[in-house]
Parts: sequence; structure tokens; C-alpha cells
Amino acid sequence: MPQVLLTPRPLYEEVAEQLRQRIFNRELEPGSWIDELRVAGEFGISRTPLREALKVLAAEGLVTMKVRRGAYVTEMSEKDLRDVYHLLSLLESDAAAVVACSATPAQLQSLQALHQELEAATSDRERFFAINEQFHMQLLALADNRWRDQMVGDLRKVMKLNRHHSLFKEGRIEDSMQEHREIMLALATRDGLATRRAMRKHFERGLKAAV
Amino acid sequence: MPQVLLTPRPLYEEVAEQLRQRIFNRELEPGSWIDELRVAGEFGISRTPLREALKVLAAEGLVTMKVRRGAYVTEMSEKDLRDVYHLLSLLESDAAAVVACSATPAQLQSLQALHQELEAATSDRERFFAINEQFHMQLLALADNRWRDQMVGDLRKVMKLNRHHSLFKEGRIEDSMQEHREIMLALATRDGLATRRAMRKHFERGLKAAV
DNA sequence: ATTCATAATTATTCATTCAGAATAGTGTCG
DNA sequence: CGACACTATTCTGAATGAATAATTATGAAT
Repeated sequence: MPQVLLTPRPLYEEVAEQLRQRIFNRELEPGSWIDELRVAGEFGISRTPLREALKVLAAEGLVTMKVRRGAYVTEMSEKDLRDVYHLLSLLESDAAAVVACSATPAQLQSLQALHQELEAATSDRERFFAINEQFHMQLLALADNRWRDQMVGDLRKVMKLNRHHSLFKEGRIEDSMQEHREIMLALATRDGLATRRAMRKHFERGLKAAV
Repeated sequence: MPQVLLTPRPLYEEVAEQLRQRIFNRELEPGSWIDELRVAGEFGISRTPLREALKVLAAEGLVTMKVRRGAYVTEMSEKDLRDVYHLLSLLESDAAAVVACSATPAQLQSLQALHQELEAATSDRERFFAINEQFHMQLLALADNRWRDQMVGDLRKVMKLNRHHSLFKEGRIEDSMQEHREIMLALATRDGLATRRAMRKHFERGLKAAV
């Protein structure tokens, strides 16, 4: 049959996304070897785009390449988790401070809207998780630094390698919500330092709940 | 007994490094299209490892891929330069603060040694530049966060895309040296906050000299 | 029986080949 | 004379095949 697949993006990117999902779903476990032939067979593609996808994932830190030994799913130690949280805290709290000082009222309003959605989703773990991610991404977007966006995106991906997600802990959602309220308050008062502090605290608590 | 390793690293990594050099040397100009056939021919290799190398460089931000239109050397606007400096300042000043608080005396001594080398190289621009890079990398290494190392490495690479290097400005070396002295002083007193401030100032001045 | 060496198998790495899409050039029509 | 359309060429994206390197297993020797 003719390959009528409209390719909105190149195959290796599609494959990279699929591989990310498999890694996050633990179908490919951290530390395990990625069999190029087997995976290429399962996707019904050749090894070439798969290898290119693996290069992308390696640059993101999701997999690590060993010379002449192929690709392995990255293993995150507890120290790695702390280190990644530390960097995310640094980058996102700075972004929050930037937004507090430079955002337009309309932009702050867009954050407020997401915040309200979050308040309304505290009972639905999956939905809360999704909107929470949206909120952080919107904040990043308002800080308007494409290099930071790239880095935070990568860090958040490798963070998902970790088994225990902070939001899965009992009571974490309520605490997280309270921290978000403090962030919104600091943003509303246009206080850069307070916003930075609030975001820092948010990540600090998040890490405590994650380990 | 392992066999003699003939290929220290895979071809695509070697090619990636060569391409970086060509980009930094302006043999491949920002904004220009990278002709896969031509470059592969010049390197005497096929397109496959070249394409894998381009994926790596794309992840680093040195080149940008356009769908069905190949790879282009990334163009840095003035805002991009400011944004990258901002992030480097954030990441490296935090690293410096960490080192100030947690480094062993022997580790501080290794920094002091590099600092002395730097003091002795103020008359040789090239050498000063190289040792300066070594100093910053050693500081990073002491902060012991491989994810930060990766990110700072990438940011420093894209920074090199910029035409005017801060250290090429007249009088910048002397100023830079003075800022380094303040950093060393703050490190010696184990004052994390002061170290962070000193490193921040160093980058602030560096940016001013770069634009 | 254990260890070392050699051979075979397996998997990565790179080259060659093919197909599809985009752009540029040329020709024709309004 | 200009604009639009069609064709041809060129380059990207993908597949397949060949070669090299590493690991494992087997056999022999101490």
C-alpha cells in the first residue's frame, strides 16, 4: 500500500518522541540496553532514522551512548535527581523573577487563568499534573529566553526518568497548590525577589517529596 | 586483555568536533546553509555519519534543522547573546557559590594554581583565553553537577558563535583579571554569597564588553 | 580443574542506493 | 512584457548492505 503518511515532521523526530514515551512508561527501563534491530523492527522502520533519533535523545540526556556498545537508557542516581532539581530551581526561579518584573498585565492574567484551572483540578492527579506542566511552561515562555526554554525542557525530561514523581506523594498536591498561591501573590505584587524565593521554595519542597 | 583501541571515538563525534571548529573559525558562517554532499566530500566520508554529527550539533544549538531544507548554522541576535550570558551568569555564579561552601582546601588550591597561570598570561591573548576557559571548567568540575557541566558547555559553545569575543576588547583582559582576583578572594573566605556576587559581576562586565 | 587463547557470532558503524519533495529555470499564454 | 505553470534537477530523508570490533563460547594446555 502506498505510504500516504503525511509527514508533518521528519521520521527521526517522530521516533524520538515515541522513544521518550517508551522510556517514561518504563517499557525501556533505565540502565537497559536499546536493541537497535529489535526497536527498528517494532517501529517498522530502518536503523538509520532510529540512530538519528538516539543521537537526539543522547543530547537530551535521556540515553547515553557507549562506544561500540550502543545506546543505554540513562540511570538517575539520587544525587542526579537532586542535581537536576537544583538546576531547575535555579532556572525557573530566575524566570519567575524576570516575569514578575517585566510581564504585561495581560500576560500575568494568562498565568492567573492557568492557576485557576489548577485550583479546580486538585482532585484529578493526571489533570493536575498536565496543567501544572502547562503553568510552568507558560511562565518560561513569558520569560522569553529560548535557550532557557530548551534547557528546562531537557531537564524536565530527564526528571521524568525518576521512578517516584513528587506529585504522586500523598498530600503533595495540596502543598504544591499552596506554594503556587504564594508564587501568584508575589507575581501580582511585582516583587522579583519574593517571586524568586517562592519558586525556590516550591522546588525545595518538591525535591523533599520526591526522594 | 582488551584489544588495542584503534578508534578512540566514533566517526560522527570526530566529524562533530571538526564541524564545531569550522563554525568557530567562520569557515561556515552563521545563517549559511550546510551542503551535506559538499562537506561529506571534503571530509572524505559518506553522508550518514555527517548527518548524525549534525543532529548532535543541532541539539547543542550550534546548527538549526529546517524540515526538508537541511541544516543551517545558527544565527545569534544581540538578544540571544544577552540571554546566553544571563544563563551562564546564573549557572556559573551558583557553581562558584557551591564551590566556596563545599570545596576542599586542595581543590581551592587547584583553582589558585590556575589563577596564577592566568596572572602570568595577561600579555598573551590566546593563552589567556585558553587558561581562562580552563579555570571556568575547573570551577564547574568542582561544583560536581554533570547536568550543569553539560549545559554550560553547550552555552559556551553557542557563545563562541558571536563575532566579537569580550576578551578581544581593549583593556578587557586587565578588567577581567581584576574580577577574577575578587572571585578568588571571595572563594578563599568561603563566602558563598560574596563569591556568587563576584562571579555575577564578572559576567555582567563581560557582557558589557561583548556587545 | 582452571585459565588463556582462538574462533565464531552478534551488533555497531559507515557506505551506497533509492525515492520523494522542493526549488529553479524555461516556455507559453494572456 | 509580465505572470503563471510545468518540467527537470538537486538535495533531503530513508533503507539496505557490507565491514569492523567486541563479546562469548569452546577447546586445549598447564
